Amino acid sequence: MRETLLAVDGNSLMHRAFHALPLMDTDGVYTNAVHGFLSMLLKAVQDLSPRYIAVAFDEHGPTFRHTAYAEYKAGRRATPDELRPQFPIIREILSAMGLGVLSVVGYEADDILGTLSRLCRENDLDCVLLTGDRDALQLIDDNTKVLFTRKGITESTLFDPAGVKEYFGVTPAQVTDWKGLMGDASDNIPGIPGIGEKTAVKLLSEYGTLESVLDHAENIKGKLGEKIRDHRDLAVFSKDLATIRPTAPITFNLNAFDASHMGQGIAALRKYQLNGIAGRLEKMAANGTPVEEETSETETVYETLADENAIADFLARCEGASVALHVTPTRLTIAYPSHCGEVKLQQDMLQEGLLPDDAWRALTPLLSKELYVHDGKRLLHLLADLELPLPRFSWDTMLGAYLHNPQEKSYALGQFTKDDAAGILSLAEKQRVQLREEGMLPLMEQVEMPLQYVLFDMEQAGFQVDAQVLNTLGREFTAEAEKLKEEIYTLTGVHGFNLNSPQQLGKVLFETLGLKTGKKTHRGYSTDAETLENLVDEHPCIEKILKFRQVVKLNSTYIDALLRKMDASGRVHTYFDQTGTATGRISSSEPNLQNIPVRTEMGREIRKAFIAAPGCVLADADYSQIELRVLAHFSGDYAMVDAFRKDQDIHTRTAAEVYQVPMEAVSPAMRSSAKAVNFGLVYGISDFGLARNIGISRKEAAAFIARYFARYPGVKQFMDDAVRKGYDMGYAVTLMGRRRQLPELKSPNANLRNFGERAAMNTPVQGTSADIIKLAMVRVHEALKTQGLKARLILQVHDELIIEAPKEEEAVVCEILRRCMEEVQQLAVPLVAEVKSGKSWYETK
DNA sequence: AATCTCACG
DNA sequence: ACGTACGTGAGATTA
Repeated sequence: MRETLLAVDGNSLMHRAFHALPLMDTDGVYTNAVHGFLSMLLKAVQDLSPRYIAVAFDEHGPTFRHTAYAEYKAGRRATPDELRPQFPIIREILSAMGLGVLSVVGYEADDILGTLSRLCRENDLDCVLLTGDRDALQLIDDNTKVLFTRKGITESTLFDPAGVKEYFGVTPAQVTDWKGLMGDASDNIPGIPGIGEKTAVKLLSEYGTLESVLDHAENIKGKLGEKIRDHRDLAVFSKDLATIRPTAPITFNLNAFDASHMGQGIAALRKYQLNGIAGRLEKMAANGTPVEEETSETETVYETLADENAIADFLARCEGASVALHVTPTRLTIAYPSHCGEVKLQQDMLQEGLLPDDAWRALTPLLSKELYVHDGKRLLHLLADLELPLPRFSWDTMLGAYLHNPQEKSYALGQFTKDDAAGILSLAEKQRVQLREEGMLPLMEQVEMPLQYVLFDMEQAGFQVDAQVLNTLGREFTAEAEKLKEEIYTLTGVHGFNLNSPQQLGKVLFETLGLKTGKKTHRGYSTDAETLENLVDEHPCIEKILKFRQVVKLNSTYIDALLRKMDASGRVHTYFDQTGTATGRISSSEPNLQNIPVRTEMGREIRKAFIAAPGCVLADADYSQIELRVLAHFSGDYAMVDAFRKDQDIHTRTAAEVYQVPMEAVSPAMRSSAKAVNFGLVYGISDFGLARNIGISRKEAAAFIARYFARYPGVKQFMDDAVRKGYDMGYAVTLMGRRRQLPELKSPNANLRNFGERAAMNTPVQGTSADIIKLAMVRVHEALKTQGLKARLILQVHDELIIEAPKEEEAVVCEILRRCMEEVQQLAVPLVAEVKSGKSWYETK
């Protein structure tokens, strides 16, 4: 039996599916056409069992515009905004399925279908074309059939030569003549005005070809003959438009079209939440249709380790192998390849299982091995609490998963594999291959893995807090809040309403007092600081409300919360989340020590409570303008690099450039505007954002940005490149290879896409800065250890590191900080760390 | 659980 | 025509 190649017109099917199905939205990414396309494809696969599948797409490249013919066709049916972003998605999925995806600049999908049809004939293969485009009917012959999709996406008909004649009344060879006469609105083919399907068929059954019809035009009577004679050229042109050129330069590599591994696309389908399709594919694979399951893992032998001897025996067998360890409150599993041992932990006297102490005693030899774990830092805390030796980890699957995609909702083990040590083992192997391919192995092994021990030590150490200072401040703030509250009640004339409720406050301000409702509302009136600041001159209560807000915030978020989080020795232990951000930064929580007030004097007071332990000082180092330095490095922009090499004040230099004055002539206002632009750059600049930030019109902001880019063309180039790379690759990359996917760029929603573009600009900058300080932390930690110092890192705030050091180590620690931070990464511009020391965090600022 | 507001880099 | 500056976490209110 001959094998079949199924050739699919990707554009035709995508349009069909798009119009047949309601818009389906998964996280703002439309997938209705993708869904419908795949649904049709799977049905065809089930019906035809093709050995090979190739999908063709239009490719409108620059050369395409050079011919009038191509230009004409290119101008037809604009692709809807909601459909266009679905093309990269379907291509991704088809590629994951191992199917052939073909497109050639200057050729339409149906040209490629024609070419495939010809090549099949030449290679003794049967060919079936899956499409909803009637043009393809001309390709039908003894060797080629067309599976034509009908209304909607559920029905299709398989046409052979006889079927076409029967159904449409013309032979495949007459299809182009037919279209030349009647045209095709959906394909923007004009045809002869006034000639429809029926007339065209009748003419062809009489004369055979278009040319013959035209030759005999004089014999055709009446209005019809007149129309034909008037529109000869249009008819010839239309026929030409409808003629498929089976000459696309494609490589006929059947291996690349092999349909027997479609099951490998299941993960890609799940990624876009096409679970129904994924399920159908799985079922087909199970039923032996020409799809293969994903490569199945080798069977794991499970054994229960009921006592210490069983554990010892299992450990003996682990010798020399990779070993994974996973611990939950009730279950402890260890695994080496193909074997998984399970220790049931006894939680209370009534339960079965080993006492945790006994289990851990038996497991201690394991802790000197290199282990595969998931969330190693958590395990370190657990072991530290039990006063057990702390192991080194050779792989942490949580960190691996984070690097692979830093935007997962959860990094629980179960999100990626089965919840045990055997799962960790197989996941780790998969990740090592993945990250190697993605170029992130060095980042994993030299930054993230070592960093988890640093963060663990920092969490253990904690930050000394002076409760006295907090209590005193708390009383001051409380009194201040009370006073302000009464004043506000008096000034507004409304008593007893809840000032903390934006709703109630909004009512008082905008209804009772009738203040102009500022702007934005989603559920009532906005009463945020920005809105209120615009109303300061309108009513004396506004100032008081802002102050009240500030004081209450300081009290509840900082004073009260910090006092609650202090341990017996007066220290607070934050949790550093190494998998918390999309850009590679770490985040801090419970309590968050990365947002302790500093910008206002009253808030800054709180830092007086963050102190060094007795006999110690704090050494605090800040990177100076690290993000702009990274931007200078990436862009190589002359003026920006020059500024940093000369160690100039970057905002003053920017102002001098943009206003074209000497640096000495830069006024504070000019510097301030320049500073806003520099901030904006890092965020992925927009005129709107800049305008809002410095209170100018959007037009003025746009002009300002334009002037900036004129002076900093390298920066402009970098921004454009960053966006283009985002679209091309689908992700943004940092200096050390860290990636962030940018699915927003595939969205039909312009707002989302713009957001994606800003993220494409910001992520390399913010992420590289994160890479750099993370590596610096590893170096500092290492240096403190190798030099036998008692000093220890206790906090990181994105561009700032804080060490608590014995007084006598102060000088050497400051020097270590500065050197490690400045020398950690060679850039086109120097990295500068400013170090200060003092008894409290307040003093180091 | 979602929204609003605001603290930080 | 549309509405956005990037990245976080937390407390209070509201639904």
